[in-house]
Amino acid sequence: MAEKIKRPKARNYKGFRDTFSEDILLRRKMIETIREICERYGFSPLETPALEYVDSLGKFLPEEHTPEGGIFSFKNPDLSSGTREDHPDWWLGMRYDLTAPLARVVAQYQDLPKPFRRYQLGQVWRYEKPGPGRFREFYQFDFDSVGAASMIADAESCAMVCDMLEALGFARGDYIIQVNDRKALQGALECAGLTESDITDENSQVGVALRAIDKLDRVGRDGVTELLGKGRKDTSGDYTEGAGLDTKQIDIIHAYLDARSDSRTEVCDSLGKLVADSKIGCEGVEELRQIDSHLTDLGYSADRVRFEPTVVRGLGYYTGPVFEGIITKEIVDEKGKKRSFGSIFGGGRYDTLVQRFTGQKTPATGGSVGVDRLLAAMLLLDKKKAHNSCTTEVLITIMDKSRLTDYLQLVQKVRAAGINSEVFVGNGSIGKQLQYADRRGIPLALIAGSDEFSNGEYQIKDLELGRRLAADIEDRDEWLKGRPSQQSVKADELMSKLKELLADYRAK
RNA sequence: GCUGGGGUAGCUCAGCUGGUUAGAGCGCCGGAUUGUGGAUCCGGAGGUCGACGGUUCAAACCCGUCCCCCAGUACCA
Repeated sequence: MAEKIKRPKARNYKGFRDTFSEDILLRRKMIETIREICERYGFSPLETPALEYVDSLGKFLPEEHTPEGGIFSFKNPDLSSGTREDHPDWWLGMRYDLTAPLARVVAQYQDLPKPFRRYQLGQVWRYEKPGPGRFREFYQFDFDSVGAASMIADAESCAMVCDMLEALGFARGDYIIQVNDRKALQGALECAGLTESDITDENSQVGVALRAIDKLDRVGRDGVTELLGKGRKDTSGDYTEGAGLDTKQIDIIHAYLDARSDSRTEVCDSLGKLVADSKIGCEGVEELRQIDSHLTDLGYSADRVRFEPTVVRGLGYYTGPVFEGIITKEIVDEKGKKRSFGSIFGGGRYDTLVQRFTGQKTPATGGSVGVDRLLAAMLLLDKKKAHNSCTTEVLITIMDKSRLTDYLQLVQKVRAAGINSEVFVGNGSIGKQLQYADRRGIPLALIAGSDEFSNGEYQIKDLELGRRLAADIEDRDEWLKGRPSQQSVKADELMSKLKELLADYRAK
């Protein structure tokens, strides 16, 4: 009896995924599209490392032995014992967004021409609980203008994302960019008597209030009222502590949230009245007015970019305008269930992020496209158009092993003609080789044995055509002997014939 | 974190009030068919029944603890 062998179980770490050819090809196409548009708006590419000193990533240092706080972090292996754990170089962390590394770059290379406009595609990692559409490793496409005080940069962020989505095939009306302003929001809270200035402190009354507002679409208006007041017990029996505001205060906040309108000017006017007594609130409304004006000049009306007083965008580092892009078109998955994809774009102005490093206030604004979510949405929308996942176009089968020289010279000729081609590198009969081609989805197979070599010709098998013909053939002998979809070509016509068949295949 | 549901083959799952050697379908590998894909037929591999402890003559099944997964909820710079 054999010893039990401990075998590793093949599995993924929670929240991490494998991605196969079909999705990768689609993502590649999608990224190419948004990259082009981003460059058209004057952004240039930047790449930064996946690993950063943790103090570059945010203001939190991980807890001693349980590095958490949403970031994957590790002890710096270069530092040996004896180094204190509060040494700034002690912890390394995987980046959880692309904005913090950008702030680091701007602070580190201070001679960069400002405004510094860069885009960056990359994976980011978050140590948090995965859920539907939420992963621990995912792609972001981020673009920012650092050193840009003008609201033109904010308006253009929104405009550019509209262009991207439309270039990807989303029709106008299938998506919407929603804009709010944190200063205006803060002004409303101020008018309601909440004056704490540190809106990033999650335990502050302001923090609780902002979180309550952020939940509007999930818990509804009454839910927000409860969360702003004493607290709320949800259907699962879970209790969430409220902000402890009184009715009058809550009414003021609701008045802000209710200032919705299809007209951006109307929203600005309503908000302007509501926050008239707050200096910061007025600043926020003024920012919105400027964005409205710039958007109008650029040609983007409220059917694409609307002002939405309910948008909060986390507690984050945002200091002014905030934006959020969502897919509004109803998407039904393969089970016929309605799916929503959360926001596929988010961003805003963060005037203090670079300041963390340099002490210099540096205005900056930008946003991130959630590549994976967008891809998931497109996959469901575009199900039928999902293209072939195979990049090989021709399989050279090996029939006669004594003629390897011929096969290898042949495959190089096919490749030189610009056709993706491989020889069969496994073991097995010609039947196995064709089965491989069939299962991989390779459209064409080249067959040549001693007969063909002595006649100077090749058999081209059109596997795609064969697949369709096979549907009507029951009898195996007929299927084999008939050799449907197969033709013999002279050597000098081979390349042109292959190209012709592939052109037909691609056009289909 | 909290509430509820669940972990049996690569996948989807069956397995009675505890009973002898734990099953099916799909997938995988091989053969029928080493000069031809699909369908069909035949054969094969693959399981510490989530982990550990307990009850029992006997545990996939009952009890306890933990781990993980799913749904909701909270958090998410």
